[in-house]
Amino acid sequence: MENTETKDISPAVIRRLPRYYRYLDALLSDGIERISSTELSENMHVTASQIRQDLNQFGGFGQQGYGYNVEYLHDEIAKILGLDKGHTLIVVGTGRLGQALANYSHFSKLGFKIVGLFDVNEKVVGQTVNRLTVRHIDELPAFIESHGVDIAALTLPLSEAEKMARIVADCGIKAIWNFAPVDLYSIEGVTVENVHLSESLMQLSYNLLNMK
Amino acid sequence: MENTETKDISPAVIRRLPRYYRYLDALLSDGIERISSTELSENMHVTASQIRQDLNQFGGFGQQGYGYNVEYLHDEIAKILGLDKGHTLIVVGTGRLGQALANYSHFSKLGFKIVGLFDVNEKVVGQTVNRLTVRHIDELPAFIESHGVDIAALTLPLSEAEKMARIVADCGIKAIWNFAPVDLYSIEGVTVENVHLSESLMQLSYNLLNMK
DNA sequence: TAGATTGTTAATCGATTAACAATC
DNA sequence: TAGATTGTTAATCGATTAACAATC
Repeated sequence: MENTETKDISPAVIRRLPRYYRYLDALLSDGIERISSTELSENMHVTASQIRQDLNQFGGFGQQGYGYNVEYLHDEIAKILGLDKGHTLIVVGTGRLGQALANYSHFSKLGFKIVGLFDVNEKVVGQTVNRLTVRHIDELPAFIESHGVDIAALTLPLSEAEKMARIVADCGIKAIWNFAPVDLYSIEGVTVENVHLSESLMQLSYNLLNMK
Repeated sequence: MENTETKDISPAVIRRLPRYYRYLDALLSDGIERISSTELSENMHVTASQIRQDLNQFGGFGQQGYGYNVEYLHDEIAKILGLDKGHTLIVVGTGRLGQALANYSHFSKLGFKIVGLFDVNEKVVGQTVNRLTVRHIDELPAFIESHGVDIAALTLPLSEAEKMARIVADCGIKAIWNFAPVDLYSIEGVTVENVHLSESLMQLSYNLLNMK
């Protein structure tokens, strides 16, 4: 019923939206009211043409002769990305990476709220991280039902990720943020976003080897 | 003087190499000796044509009528990515994310060795994480010189990342793995790879909102 | 009104896929 | 040899850039 304007947007454009949002957020913090595509392009190291082309996929956010109002554009992109929904998040796997996420204040500024931490390890269950008590994974179904959780971050070893993905999916989670080095296909009705740290590091290794 | 064959490779191909490597690594662990582009394409959810096209940018790794030898292809991609170099790594910022990296055993399997941890916080300096003692940032120049460090992972708050990037660059680091939500341009002669966790989360939020 | 800058079309460029000849 | 599957060219598709008319 909403986002009717958001159809047939190319994946390449969508991938760039979060980055636009980050730059606009910084401009807003600096108290900058308006910006032209040319100025923004110099900041972001992309072409002004691409910026105008990208933003126009979602409607005319700018004004000829003026440019873009930073706050307006910022808020519109937030809506497109769904940041205004105030998504709730649980972290499954409370190792150091899970704890890092639980402590990362940046996410709440983007409208994400971490509401629960889970683990299978009895030693970890009951501990407190950033004012949240780590719960046992068995409590997950009841918790998700009572709290209406949107997203599950899986910070688990490779060997457990696939199984746990299926469990949270069965509990009704619709989005998985996966940190294990595996691609989680074949989970019906769930959208998965992967953070493959080792692939990023390999990329860096390649670039290091092939520097000018 | 080396990698003379690796010229004019498209960025799109290079971005996919680490993923090929991950799948081949899994096949190798499963004791699979040979694989065809068609089988691999079914595993990876890409087209067989793309796999053949991609791999051929680096030379003919396969054999008609047979397919690809998993171990050979695995090792060749490792070389292309520079994983055979045994890169050394330091972690700057020993918060929970930095500690998570220091404990992540996966990296050593890919030929990366974490040789040092650094922090500015006197409370953290002197602590031990995964058998490494956290050093003060002032020791960085001497450490890099004596150990010949290749990569610096920056797990720092936004406010400190830019300054620290410049410091490690001045110490002779040639590659930065950046975890702060900022793009580090303008550091001459250094290659930067960003892990923008919040952009990944925003992407997930978009996908959640626009699911079929 | 004149100047600036967007919105948008058209042109270019790059990346993916299809097809098949080469060859193991 | 026959069958399988690569390597590689050509065709298609998608994404980026250039250009400029529309308009604030």
